[in-house]
Amino acid sequence: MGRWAPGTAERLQRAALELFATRGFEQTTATEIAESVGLTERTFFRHFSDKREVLFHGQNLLVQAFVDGVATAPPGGSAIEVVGVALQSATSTFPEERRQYSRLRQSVIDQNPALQERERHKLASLASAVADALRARGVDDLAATLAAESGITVFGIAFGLWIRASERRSLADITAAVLRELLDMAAAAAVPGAERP
Amino acid sequence: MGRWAPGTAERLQRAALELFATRGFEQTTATEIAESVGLTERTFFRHFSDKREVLFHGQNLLVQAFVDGVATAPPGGSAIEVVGVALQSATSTFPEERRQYSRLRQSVIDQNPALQERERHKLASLASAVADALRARGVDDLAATLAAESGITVFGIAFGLWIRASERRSLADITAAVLRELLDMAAAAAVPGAERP
DNA sequence: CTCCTTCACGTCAGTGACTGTCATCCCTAC
DNA sequence: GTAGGGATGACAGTCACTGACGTGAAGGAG
Repeated sequence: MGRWAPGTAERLQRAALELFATRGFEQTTATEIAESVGLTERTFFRHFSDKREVLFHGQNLLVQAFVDGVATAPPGGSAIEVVGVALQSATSTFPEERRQYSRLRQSVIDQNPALQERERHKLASLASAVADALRARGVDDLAATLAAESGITVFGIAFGLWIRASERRSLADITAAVLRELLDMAAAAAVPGAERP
Repeated sequence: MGRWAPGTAERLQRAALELFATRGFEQTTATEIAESVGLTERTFFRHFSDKREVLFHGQNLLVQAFVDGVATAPPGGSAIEVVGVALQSATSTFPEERRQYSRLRQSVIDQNPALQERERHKLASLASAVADALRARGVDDLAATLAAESGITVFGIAFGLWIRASERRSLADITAAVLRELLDMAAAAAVPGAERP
């Protein structure tokens, strides 16, 4: 521990979320966030590359969980099956305590297009990382991209459902259900296409 | 036609793309773009909500093509089949002349994260519009979201392939191939899951 | 104990994206 | 010819973000 109180980034994140939820994202300046925890604007931008990023810090843990899931999945499965395994291992580590926090955070994001843009970008990066991990397993390019992108789509939809007020199931359970729905849908649609030689 | 030369937005777009391709996106100011066609910065921002948007104007035509495709698809098909029809009708209107332009534009986007973010956001909006169109056909919520998101994923991947230097097939052909790959992959993966009652 | 490096922060000045407001001017309609 | 509207210019202002430089405490080396 140095001269300054530790956990600066975390304090800034908490303060930012609170201010965003109260006044709104655009009505809150970076200076206000920083000063609300006794720091300056310059320090805020030393911890976060831009104002939006303060809400998206720590997503690298999620990326790691997915990539690890892909890397440690049993050999022999198809790309989608591997993604299914990664999906389960990544989502089952999601603590229940995070659900309420995620709801507040999402309500802020849902009210600002710029934040939605960043959220989509983070999901896209996640998909890209998963695709890389699949390629490292020897999956071919197109299949890796398709499987990764589909897996992240499933994750995004499942996360949205998990956040709902009436929802009680775990994120992992919801994810499994959504993935199954996608596979069943696609399987049903793939059959008529088989008439082409 | 008023006092001023028509096609202001188009001239700004062309000038912006040229400057972005030459100096780079961040090294080009909105003032420079505007003055390169004899206008002021203020006028630039009257035509485009922000600097990035100058590269993404006109995507509403694509959205319309997809939505129309969904709306006019023959009745009775599953959500994914309807999306497949919309995919074909939307991509078959893509003129070959646009390919070269798209390459240049994409090379600019690929060099700037902020532009990639906007691109993803546009694709997400497109998926959202397609999902709405599916729901209007009576498709249930989850299936509509999944099918729309998958369809846009396919479109995005196919577009990326269409842009490649060595690629000769039409966008519609590539799209059909990518969709088939996704469906076959999913169908193969759905079978082992069928062991659950 | 003293020096010295390092780290986290403060201060300051600057650029550029974006906005609100008001004036201007041409074209059209009447 | 006059009134209105639509597109633009001019101008001032806010805020996100950056680079350069200074500062004080913690921790290690001697």
